[in-house]
Amino acid sequence: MLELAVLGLLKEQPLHGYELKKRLGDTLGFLWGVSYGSLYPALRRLERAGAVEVVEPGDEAPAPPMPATGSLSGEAAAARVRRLAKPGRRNRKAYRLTERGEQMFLELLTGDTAPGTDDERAFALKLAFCRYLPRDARMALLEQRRADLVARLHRARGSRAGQDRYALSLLEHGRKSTERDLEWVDELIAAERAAAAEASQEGATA
Amino acid sequence: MLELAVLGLLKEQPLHGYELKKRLGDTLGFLWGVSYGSLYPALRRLERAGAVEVVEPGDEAPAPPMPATGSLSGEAAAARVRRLAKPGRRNRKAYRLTERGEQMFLELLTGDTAPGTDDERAFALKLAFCRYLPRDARMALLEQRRADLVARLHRARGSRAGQDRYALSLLEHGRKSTERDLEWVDELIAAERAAAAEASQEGATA
DNA sequence: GTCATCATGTAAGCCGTTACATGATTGC
DNA sequence: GCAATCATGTAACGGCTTACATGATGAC
Repeated sequence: MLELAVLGLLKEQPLHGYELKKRLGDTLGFLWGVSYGSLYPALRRLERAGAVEVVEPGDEAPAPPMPATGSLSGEAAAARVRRLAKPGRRNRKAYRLTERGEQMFLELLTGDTAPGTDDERAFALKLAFCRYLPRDARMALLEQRRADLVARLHRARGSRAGQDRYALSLLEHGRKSTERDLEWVDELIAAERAAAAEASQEGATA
Repeated sequence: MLELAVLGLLKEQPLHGYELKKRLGDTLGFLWGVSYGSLYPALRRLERAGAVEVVEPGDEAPAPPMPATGSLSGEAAAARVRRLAKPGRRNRKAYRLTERGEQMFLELLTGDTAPGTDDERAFALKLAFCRYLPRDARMALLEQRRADLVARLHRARGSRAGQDRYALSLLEHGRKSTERDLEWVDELIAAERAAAAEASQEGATA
């Protein structure tokens, strides 16, 4: 999961470890706080795997394949690049996603969540990056989540957890939460379908 | 956390590992699925720590200090004891909570959640067992949870996570969830206060 | 020159997992 | 006797944490 998060952040722009950690606790903070003790080893793993590569200072601007898509609101991006490119910080190692990393990112985003991982977080993380997915993969992600929630709801119906006030309240609240999650996912699915319909409409018209 | 769950279940009645695992995935399943690979070692740790002890088959009925409080609905309890006491299963080792274990249970229930543990689950687990807590400790638990949720809400306000549809929706849903958790905790707190008031009323009347 | 911050990393450990190994009991 | 289930455990590993070690830069 850490690797997915890292690759996702690097997809937007090259970053070095320290900055990466800040974002992980900042932008993605509601999902995650990572420590250096896991971040740096993860970066090295990714580097060994050929998913990321160190980018020399000053080497980062001319982004090889992409012709400056002007994605992130120009103002902030400019400031960031200035900051990132600032010379002197000799020891910094900024990492950039490679072709192989791109591929790995998509696999992690699409593939099954590793066992033992928290479903909630895994889904949240995937959703946070699912804009990079083709429409059908995105739909699959949402449908899978829907199925998981339905299954959980089923299980919740069959479980009687002690009969004391607190346990009952807990169970009830959990059930309601799951139902609301389900409604939310259904909204996302509906929006997705609507967008798909619109897109195909346009395609037909053009 | 596993230890808390185990001690909590053993507080109700002696159980052996296999049965314990079933309950952990059954009664408490909405929180937790444990594997033998962590359950048995945990039991041994608890045994070494003097928190639990093996109870000989047939030894479990005459529960030393408690004079049969008739707590859990008699019918089911009777069936359970019959099943548990059934002879022949030579290798089974049922564990019973010791005095020391009782103490440890309360410490785990009252003390801070170990760092690195999922807050949600930790709270849910504690709530599931908080009937064993004195009223003020229970209130402290709820208030602590409330403070955590408020803090999280604060953090959520300050975080701008990319501006794409999915990330925004995720953030918004998370915020709403937290708000509802907060409402729920507030209800629990209100109920607790009401119960406390009622109790002190009775005390004054008597 | 020194202190806060930026920045990278290692070591030990915790807590859990899956996969495997083993054996008793029960029902047929 | 054989299979299903009950029951206990071990081994190897994974991923993340805290605590520690190190050093450069910039502000004052």
